[in-house]
Amino acid sequence: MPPASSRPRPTLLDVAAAAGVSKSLVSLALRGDAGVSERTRERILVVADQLGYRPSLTARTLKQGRSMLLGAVISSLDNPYHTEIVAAVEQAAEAAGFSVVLAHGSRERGRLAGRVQQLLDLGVDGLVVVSSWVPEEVLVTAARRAPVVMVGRTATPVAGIDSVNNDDEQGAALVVDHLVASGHRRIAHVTSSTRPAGIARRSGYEAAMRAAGLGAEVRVVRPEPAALDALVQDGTTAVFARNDVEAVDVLDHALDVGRRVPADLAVVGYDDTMLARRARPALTTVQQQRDVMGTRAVALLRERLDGRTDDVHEVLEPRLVVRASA
Amino acid sequence: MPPASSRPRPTLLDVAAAAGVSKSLVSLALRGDAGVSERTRERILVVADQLGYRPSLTARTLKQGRSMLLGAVISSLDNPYHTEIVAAVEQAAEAAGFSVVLAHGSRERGRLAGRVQQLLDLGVDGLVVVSSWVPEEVLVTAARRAPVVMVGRTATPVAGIDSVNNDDEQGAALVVDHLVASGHRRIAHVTSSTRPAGIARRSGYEAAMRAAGLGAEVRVVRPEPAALDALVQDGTTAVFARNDVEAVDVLDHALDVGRRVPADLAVVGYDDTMLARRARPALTTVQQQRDVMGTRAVALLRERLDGRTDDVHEVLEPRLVVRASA
DNA sequence: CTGAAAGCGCTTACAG
DNA sequence: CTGAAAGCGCTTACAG
Repeated sequence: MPPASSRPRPTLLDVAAAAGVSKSLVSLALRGDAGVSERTRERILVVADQLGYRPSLTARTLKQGRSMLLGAVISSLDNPYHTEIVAAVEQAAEAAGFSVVLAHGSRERGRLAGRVQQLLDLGVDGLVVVSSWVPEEVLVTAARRAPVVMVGRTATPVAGIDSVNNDDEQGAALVVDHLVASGHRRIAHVTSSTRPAGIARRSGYEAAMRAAGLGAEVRVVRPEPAALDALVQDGTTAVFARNDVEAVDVLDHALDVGRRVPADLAVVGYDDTMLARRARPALTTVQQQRDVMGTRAVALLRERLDGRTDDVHEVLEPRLVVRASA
Repeated sequence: MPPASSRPRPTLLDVAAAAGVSKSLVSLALRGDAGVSERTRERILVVADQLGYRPSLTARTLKQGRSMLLGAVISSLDNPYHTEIVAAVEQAAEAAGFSVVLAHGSRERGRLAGRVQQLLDLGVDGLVVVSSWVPEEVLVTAARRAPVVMVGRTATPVAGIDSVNNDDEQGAALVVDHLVASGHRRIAHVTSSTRPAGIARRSGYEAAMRAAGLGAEVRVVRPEPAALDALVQDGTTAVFARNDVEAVDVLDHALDVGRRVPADLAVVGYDDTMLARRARPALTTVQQQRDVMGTRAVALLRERLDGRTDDVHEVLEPRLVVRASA
């Protein structure tokens, strides 16, 4: 007996032969075409099932020119923010009848470009990019082959590519306003980011500080031990970190040097990932509407597939989630 | 002008026409067949490039019956142990000329079964399963369509399916022996797992304790606050947790109730994920040979594709990584 | 060294 | 309600 896995899979023709009909009829019956009698369909379904028939998506895709497959690209698998977005995209895609294949690039530009190419070669009908590391020219080239939507912001809008992201400036303002309302004045911003979202959060922080009359207190610091040490000792009472990961670093450092959070130092993050819930004390943070982002990303792709040609950039409102750290 | 993304992609026929040759020749030239003159190949490559030609993997797969695609299935995206294994598989696959598509099941049996089906329908040449949650009958059915390799153990070997995993019993023994050598006698095991690997680590712990003459000290506890409290207060001096995630929980709890680690309580994990390096104090843990696991998983799949029919189960030796926590 | 032809497994008008 | 035929974009013997 040959190895089980080399047994050739049954085709439409096998089912047709076993059911004593033509293969066109099998195809029609399987997809529930109205012009097939109930009894015939029934019989064909039973035969197909007995044979363990599964339609070849490869053949169908070749014929239809559509794969019903969406590609999702993320920088790396180890950032909960990105994987949580992808989960939302998958859910929305599934609801729309698409499957999602996932690719990541270990945060390397070259790898990411390669993965985009690979997904395109695989025949995806559209691409969701959840990474600011994909080079712009790669996005532009990709968009000539299939619609592309960016989740999260690029430095400047890329022609031909839709986007959906949250309003980082407003998110930063929510944080600053919350801290000010709690009586803080010496509020520092911790960031190591050169990415567009990081830059937006930083400028949102600065604008909100000025708006609160605290322009003189603006202080931006990198999440490094020496800088954090200085910060803890110079009278800073609150820290807004550019994301949950860096907020947790601040948290750990503060506790290490004997500061209490939030009594001595209030700490706020961004993204509302699982890190925020797991942190101790639990992290006050900014939540993006992940489900909506996923739904809108898929919807934008479908509109492109239906022929839309003008670019759409959607901006969603974030909201503050107050927990124990601030 | 039509939307960029709807511009039909060039085919072999377009390239042939533009180069003034037959499409067979283009196919041969593109894949570097020896029987095509250097000058002709050169010219064809240039034309293909100008047209932005990319071969259709869909058509190629349909014709060849092979996709050069491997599927990887993991329980969920939020477990660093699983995603780090997948990265190793991807690297090995790439080196062997395969691409990898990744699917996850949010730790739900039904979803996981669906993802396996989906990858198979996509036409993958083989499946790497990094999840003990995929129902056994799903694995068996899948193996009739394509070779399947389990990374990590199943409760009992599944006929027709290869596996590669580390020796959990030995890993547990390494931990116990290390703790005993450091003078510990009251060594508890923390676990919440009902999975095969968890069970193996637990029995490895028990066996090693008995072998060290500490059979009377065997103590197995769930990672829950009440149980951990009792443990911290009853003279236990060391804890071996079934994985890094639960070790970090123990760590946090011990520090919360004012115990010093490792002075008052030594803590050891398993898996050597990024959590272990990030923990404070950094976690002593057991490292599996992830790269080797990835390489062997891909190799086993290729052997099956080349016709091997008997089952192979590989067991790799883990090693202890001593850091600050024990 | 090069071309004409068949076929992978589907779907979809087109006839009947 | 059902069948014969063309074609999606490739690869691969087979001729020349």
